[in-house]
Amino acid sequence: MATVEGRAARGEPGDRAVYVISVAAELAGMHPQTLRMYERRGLLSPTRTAGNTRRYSEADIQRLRTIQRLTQELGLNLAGVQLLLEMEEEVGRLRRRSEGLARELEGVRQRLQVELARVARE
Amino acid sequence: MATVEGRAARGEPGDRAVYVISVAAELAGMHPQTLRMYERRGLLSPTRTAGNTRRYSEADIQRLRTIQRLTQELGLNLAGVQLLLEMEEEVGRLRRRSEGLARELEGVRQRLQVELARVARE
DNA sequence: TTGCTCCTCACGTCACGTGAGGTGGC
DNA sequence: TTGCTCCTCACGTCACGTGAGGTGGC
Repeated sequence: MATVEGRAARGEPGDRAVYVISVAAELAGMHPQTLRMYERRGLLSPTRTAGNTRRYSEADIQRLRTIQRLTQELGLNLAGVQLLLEMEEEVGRLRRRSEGLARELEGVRQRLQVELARVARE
Repeated sequence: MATVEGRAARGEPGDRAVYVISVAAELAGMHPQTLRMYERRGLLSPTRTAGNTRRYSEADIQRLRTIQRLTQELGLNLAGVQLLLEMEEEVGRLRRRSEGLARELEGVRQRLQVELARVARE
């Protein structure tokens, strides 16, 4: 998937920050002041223009929707939201790391097999 | 470890419910009403005597201390505490299950090795 | 100029903890 | 009887969301 949404959902580069706060708030179904408060609490970090105006990316919008889900459906307060988001990011990091290690291990295993076959022939 | 505390920490049977609410509250450093509220919210379930009086076990006291840590140090609300406790229990279940499967797999592997060695000799 | 942005301050609402008050059984 | 338990109701405090008010740059 090469859409903007696809890249945004995975937090990939190419997800440019394009929305001003009023548009971002509307997309997320929130009050602009709420977005400013979440930033002050460290829940998300939109970029700023040279003129100090916030710019929100698709990934930021996704994150806002996640926060909304966690507070409204699960009843978490912002401390709980922050903790859960950190845990999700940690799980993602560990998953990527273990996938990388698994690929590496497979490569080593295959090279070893080739070597063993060669030794057996001699 | 065969102490009451050891069994309690692992939630093992043999961890009898012995404390009335006033003693449990004192041990946990909480108000008795707080313990009643936590039970109403489903955060812990002390047993009841035939006369409908609550009895708290060492595991209950440990759980109360955990709740205190999560609310005071992390700033979680009770929804967050509940979620985190459920996640911890789920992780524990998965860990025990995967350990059991690993032992089973090792047994199968060893039997297979014995069989292969026998076939090779024939 | 208009409509946005920035910020701070303040208020309403709700969750949470704790106390009062009245009850009943060891 | 005394000191506990049970329960419900109510209050104080704090977190969170939202609005007002004044400012400044496209």
